[in-house]
Amino acid sequence: MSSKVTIHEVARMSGVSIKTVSRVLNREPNVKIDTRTRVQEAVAALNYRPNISARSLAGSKAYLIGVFFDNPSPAYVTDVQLGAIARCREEGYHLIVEPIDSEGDVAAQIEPMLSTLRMDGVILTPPVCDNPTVLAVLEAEGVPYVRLSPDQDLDRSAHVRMDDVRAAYEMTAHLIALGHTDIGFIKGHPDHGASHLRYEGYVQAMTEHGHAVRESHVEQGYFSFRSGFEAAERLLAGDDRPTAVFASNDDMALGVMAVANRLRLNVPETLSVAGFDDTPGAKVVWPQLTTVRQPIQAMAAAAADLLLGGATRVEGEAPPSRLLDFELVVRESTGPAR
Amino acid sequence: MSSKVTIHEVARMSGVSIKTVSRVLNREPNVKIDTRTRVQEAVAALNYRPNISARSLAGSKAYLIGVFFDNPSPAYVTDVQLGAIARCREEGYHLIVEPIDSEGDVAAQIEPMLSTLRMDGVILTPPVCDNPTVLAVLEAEGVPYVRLSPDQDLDRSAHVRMDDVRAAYEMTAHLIALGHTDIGFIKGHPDHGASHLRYEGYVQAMTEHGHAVRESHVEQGYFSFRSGFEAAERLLAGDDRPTAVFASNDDMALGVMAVANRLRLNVPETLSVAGFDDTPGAKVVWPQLTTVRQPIQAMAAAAADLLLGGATRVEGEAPPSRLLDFELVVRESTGPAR
DNA sequence: GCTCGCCTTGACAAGGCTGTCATGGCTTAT
DNA sequence: ATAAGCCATGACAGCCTTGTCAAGGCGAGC
Repeated sequence: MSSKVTIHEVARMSGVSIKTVSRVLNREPNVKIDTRTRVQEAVAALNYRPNISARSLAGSKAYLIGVFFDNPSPAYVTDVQLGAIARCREEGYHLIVEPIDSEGDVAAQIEPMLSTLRMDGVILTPPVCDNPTVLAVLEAEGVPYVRLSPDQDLDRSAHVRMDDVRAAYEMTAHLIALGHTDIGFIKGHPDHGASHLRYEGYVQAMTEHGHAVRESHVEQGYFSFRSGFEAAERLLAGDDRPTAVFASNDDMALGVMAVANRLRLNVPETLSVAGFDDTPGAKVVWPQLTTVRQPIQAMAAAAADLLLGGATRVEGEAPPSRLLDFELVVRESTGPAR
Repeated sequence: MSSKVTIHEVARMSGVSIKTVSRVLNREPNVKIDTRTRVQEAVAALNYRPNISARSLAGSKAYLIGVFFDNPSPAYVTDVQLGAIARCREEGYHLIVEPIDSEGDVAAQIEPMLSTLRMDGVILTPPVCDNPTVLAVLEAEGVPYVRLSPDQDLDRSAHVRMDDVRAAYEMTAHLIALGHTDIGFIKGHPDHGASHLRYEGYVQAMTEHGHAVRESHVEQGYFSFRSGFEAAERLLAGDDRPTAVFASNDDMALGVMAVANRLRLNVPETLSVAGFDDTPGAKVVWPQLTTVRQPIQAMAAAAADLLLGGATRVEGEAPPSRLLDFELVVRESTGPAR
């Protein structure tokens, strides 16, 4: 059983009042330097830790940041948590994770926990970050939130994004630099904002380099392995097939690889394949997938930072936001055009 | 801004004392049925939610359950969270996730948060569940914990496991039933308890069915794609290769599939491949992987249940534990022996 | 030398809830 | 009928910290 040291004992040991200890703990100004030192020594000596419940009951902070997600890829969720925690720990905050079932009654799920926990802020991952009900409840409860890679309504709240257009542009440019001119593309789920942005980057790169975007070499996918597989079957069927395929996420790219394997098309000698996201699966195929890495942990850390006072919203101005850099991860699935 | 209804107003509205409202909220006995009803109506009418900070400050419960993990597979972490939350929500508990860096000073990481948060219990995932320092700190702080799939020291604490031996046995039996007699095996990381158990199940099934375990067809792996890939290269090199390979996790099985592809061995016509874990990757290959599914969410829910009073430890007896059932997931990567 | 105002500190209340104990009414045993 | 006991409820203290406000000390300006 831990000894449960209270602020009282720290105060007694350092010969000051409780309030002064509190001041030191909260890094408040107006404490003489040696008083501060004395208190800090006592804290260390007694191994004192403030009780978070008492703190949040008395004060206004709860020292809790929420992370809401709904069935996104596990790797994404984990990365978000790691990134957010890294920043939170510095300030003594903790992370509450809450899966949201977007199909169900969203308000009923989040309203109770918001009023019970009184969190200091919430990080919203896609697709929850674009759920109007969620945003409305959060605003009604007055809980600050930051959205990760939001799709729409960018000016509605603070957010953190990556430049999908430029990333897709650069991946396409990479293929073009390898000598490819006929590059197939598999679009993502039409409901996902990133889909359009990535397609836009692809088109932009093709056009700027003077290559035609061939309608028949652009397929609709839905971000799933299966949809990538099926799109690839159409794309790679005849002899008039592209020499490279850029799938707008890794799962679909993996589908392309599977089809290529079946058709005995060597990757990357006969066909280059590129993905997007750098999921764990990208390294669990042979050859390993060339893809785009989103700095998810960094994005989550930035989100936490915005919440923890990295930025105060100025009335009348657009809410604070951050745009982070992606990284092109060139592995073995792309090579020179045959 | 939310209106912050307090217990006081509920009491006034229902014409009882604060304490009685508290009794109703905590499902305490000795409240007349119609009093209870009246209070519940007031709670609903006012949309009252108890303040968790006040509750835990006054009482002994914190309404928080921690989940500690250290760099396991993302899919695993996510499943654990989902499973645990499902159970926690029923009781109004919330989940605090805390990544642990086992390489660093573990005590320094968890001791502060334990004394600050005073969680009601902690769920430990592998490999943290076998970290002696973590267990020691938890015990010193008097925080109850449940381990998921612990490796050693089973009687030290409550835990939840799956029967790895039997699962491996059944997978092997499945291959044998398909007519395979020469079944290769790739072992997992020797530091992982599950590795030995799975190998044991394989040996047991082979032996019981009268098939020899050929030394040369058992390879050491380390649970990684790469190690599976390399093991498969050795296993499938000559003409005297097994007709089926059972890799003791999915990542390694994926490595086997990649090698098979390179060698132009058709799966499953020429070679059957089986994995273990049913990771997302299992469905993102073609053909999809036959594997064993661990009921991770159910295991986590069981762990939460043990923590939330599903079982009280009786002094002198072994701590409570649960053994859950696995599921054989037969997909396309296994077929009749040629 | 005196006033003003800032720096430093402390006393005290408040925050919303649960634990403890006391109360009165009613049932059961004697 | 009386004692004993249980049930239903309430009054009040206390959980540990922060916010508010007041007070004392001290240097600066007049």
